[in-house]
Amino acid sequence: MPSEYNFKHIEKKWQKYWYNNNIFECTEDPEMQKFYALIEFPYPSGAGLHLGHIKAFTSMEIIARKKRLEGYNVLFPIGYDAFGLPTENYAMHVKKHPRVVTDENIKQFKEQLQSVGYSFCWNRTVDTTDPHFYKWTQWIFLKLFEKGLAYKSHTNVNFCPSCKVVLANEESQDGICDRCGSEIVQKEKDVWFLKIREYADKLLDGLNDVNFPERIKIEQQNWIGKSTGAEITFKVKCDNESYDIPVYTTRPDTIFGATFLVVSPEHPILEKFADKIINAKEILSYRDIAKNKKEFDRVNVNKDKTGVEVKGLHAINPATGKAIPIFTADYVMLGYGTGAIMAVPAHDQRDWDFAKKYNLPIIEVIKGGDIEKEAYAAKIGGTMVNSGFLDGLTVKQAIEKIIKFLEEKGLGFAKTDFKMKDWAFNRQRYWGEPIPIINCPHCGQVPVPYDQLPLKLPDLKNIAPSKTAESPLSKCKKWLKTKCPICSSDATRETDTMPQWAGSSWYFLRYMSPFDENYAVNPDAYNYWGQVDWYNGGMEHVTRHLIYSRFWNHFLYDIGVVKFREPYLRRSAQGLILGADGEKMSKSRGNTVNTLDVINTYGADVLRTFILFIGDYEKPAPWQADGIKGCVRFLSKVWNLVDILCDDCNTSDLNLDALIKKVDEDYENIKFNTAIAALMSALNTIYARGKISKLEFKTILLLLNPVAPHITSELYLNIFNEYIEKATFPKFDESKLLFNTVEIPVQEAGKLRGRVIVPVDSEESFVLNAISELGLFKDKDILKTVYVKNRIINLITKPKS
RNA sequence: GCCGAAAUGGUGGAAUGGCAGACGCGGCGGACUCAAAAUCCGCAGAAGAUUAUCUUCGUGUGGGUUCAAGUCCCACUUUCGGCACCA
Repeated sequence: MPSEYNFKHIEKKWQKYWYNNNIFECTEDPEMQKFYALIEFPYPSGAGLHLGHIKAFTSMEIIARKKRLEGYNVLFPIGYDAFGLPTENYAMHVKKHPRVVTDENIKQFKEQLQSVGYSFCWNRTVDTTDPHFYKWTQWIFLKLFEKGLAYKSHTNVNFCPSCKVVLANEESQDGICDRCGSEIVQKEKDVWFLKIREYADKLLDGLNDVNFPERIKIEQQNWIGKSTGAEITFKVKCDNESYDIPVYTTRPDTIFGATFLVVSPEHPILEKFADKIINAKEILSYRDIAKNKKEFDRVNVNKDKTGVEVKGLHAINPATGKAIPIFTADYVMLGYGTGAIMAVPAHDQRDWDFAKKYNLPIIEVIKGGDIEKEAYAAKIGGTMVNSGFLDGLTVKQAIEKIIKFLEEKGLGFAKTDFKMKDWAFNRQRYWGEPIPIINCPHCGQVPVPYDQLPLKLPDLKNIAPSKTAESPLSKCKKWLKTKCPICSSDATRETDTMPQWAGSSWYFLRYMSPFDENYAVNPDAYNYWGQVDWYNGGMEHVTRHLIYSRFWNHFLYDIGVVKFREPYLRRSAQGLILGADGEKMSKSRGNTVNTLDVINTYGADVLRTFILFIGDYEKPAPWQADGIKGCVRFLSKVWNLVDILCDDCNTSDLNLDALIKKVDEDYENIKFNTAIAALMSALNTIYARGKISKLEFKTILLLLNPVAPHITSELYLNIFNEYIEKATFPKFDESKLLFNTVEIPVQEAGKLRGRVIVPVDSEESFVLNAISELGLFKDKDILKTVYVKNRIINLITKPKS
């Protein structure tokens, strides 16, 4: 009689064995096939592990353990993405240094992760705040700078006028300061950008080469937002001066309907002709109002269009040669296209609204709509009218012809544009990687020499954000003041730090050679591990981390650091774990579940099993605490299988090959819930018959091992006298997947009427014979039969005449 | 507004176009127990009938394709996620 399953004792025992003996550490071994399984490394906040981490990590944990049993050399690393706001704010709150807080949090994370029994390669752990790590983050930045992909430019930062502090976007949701609730204003500042737009096409193309879920590809495509159109020059004549306003449009065919221009309130033409514009004062005050509008209002689609005519200036429509008025309006954004549009009110609803409000002409140039009622946004397909030499053409033909026309006149050209903006690569905060640039009064922006990396963060006592919109680093004069590496003049360091997303943009490469002092990633190690085979993470990172890290990898490919353009071969994304009420877990809702409580009450194996069993891995699922009992019962049934183990019993009611196939394929297809269900079913069969063979036991332990490694390791060692990690994941025999007989449902016009049991692969006549023996359809004539071998038979009948 | 995902018993969820509700939870009945917990056995979508059985209905709504539709097509409704005056 075995003892009751004491998970506390057994789980601790195995964790000790795994971690003290480095069971999961791996080294490059050319004899073995590699497999690189990656999870998004956690941000080590003081709150510790939550269920979201567990769900995210457990999937790759299953894959990693399974691949090891299948004989792969598995890299399944862990690290910490530790720079960032929460740590910094918490550190200030408790009056400790962020370094200290980070170290404490990492220690806690490690303990908690190990209490779940994860098979990470612990001795490759990376920490983005470690100078040995961020040395290479800075190195990559300098490479980007060298290639002209990092530049400093004017932009707005979120500034809280009450706290007098620059806020990160996540601290200023909806234009409200997180800390004091005041309205954020935009403050102009020179900050760093990375030219991710230059990689937009490559990032789009690369999606063809990777196995990502379609929803992720589509989201990235939408984020990049490629559009094709034309840039067209509208000449502005004012006295004797001539000035070009380029506009971007996706519909150059509608140019004959362009009855006015609209420029954004920040457009340079307004400054340039300030003295020529009759109502310059009105224009400037409109600009100031627009500038101070909360982003939220400016972006609100439903609000009334406002704008001001720029009096004294006119633009020439290059197709018609006619002068048209110029307006400024805040529905035109400086940051997209050229910051100016040609307004075609007949065929664009926003322009139509604006034209109606300001009583501007609306000229129909594509037939088909009723432009008195609303704009007719004809897709490719209409016929051109009122369009001079374009009349009668299709939209497609018109686009070609007008672009040719404009090119010949030097007034336009075909152009693609992207919604994605360049990556604002800066924060005015302490706890981040210092940007390794020196500002020299003579030489300008000079990179810190490579041999002086890492440029370490100075040890500041006061890390509070500055009230002057400068980084706290600017207060550290000793650090700030330096010599120019080129001309040795007195110079100052760049004081902005890198954003949250810097370290995570390349950490997966560092895992391959975490301690290499000479390379970001050691070439030999890279040649072995190459691409990440499978990367699991959250949907919330699709348009941030996932796109940033693809960008950096593309760049590192272009400069020869890595051999593959795309970093990740396969990506999956877990669905959220929701509270029992079906809402997002949050402290304010009071529907959170403490991970450690679950482990203490039920054990890590139960937690792991339940979080996978709860529903489709990729869909959101509510945590229903009652449901966990099912997994407790399941594992205790596994434990008690020993009681009914028989040496040489012959069992035929459980098809082991089918079970192996089911579980194997379900794991690979991220259908963990049905894999576990299949194992539960197998146990039901076994307990109903009351005995289990050794082969069945062995198979079930191995199949279950990735999900519940503690209990299966213990049982395997006890019964088979061998460590389970030395065993091999079971394989199935394709030829043994079916039993000798099969039950065929008998339908009449699609409705179930009965069942017959026939030998596998029976012919139709045999099945029909079996049906007539049953006595079904005695009083009916069978008009037609549809028979699918081993599956179903459907009969079309009519009453006997 | 645009893009994406989803809607199945009391409940979480299963179902390569082929027996809807696998596997769980909860529920009900029984066994064990002085009793309870735990455990084990059994029942269980809804309605109806001539009730050992059988029939009809049933996967958000309305149509369609098919021998056969939760699954495919068309049109909607609702919920969730993302983007959003993107020219």
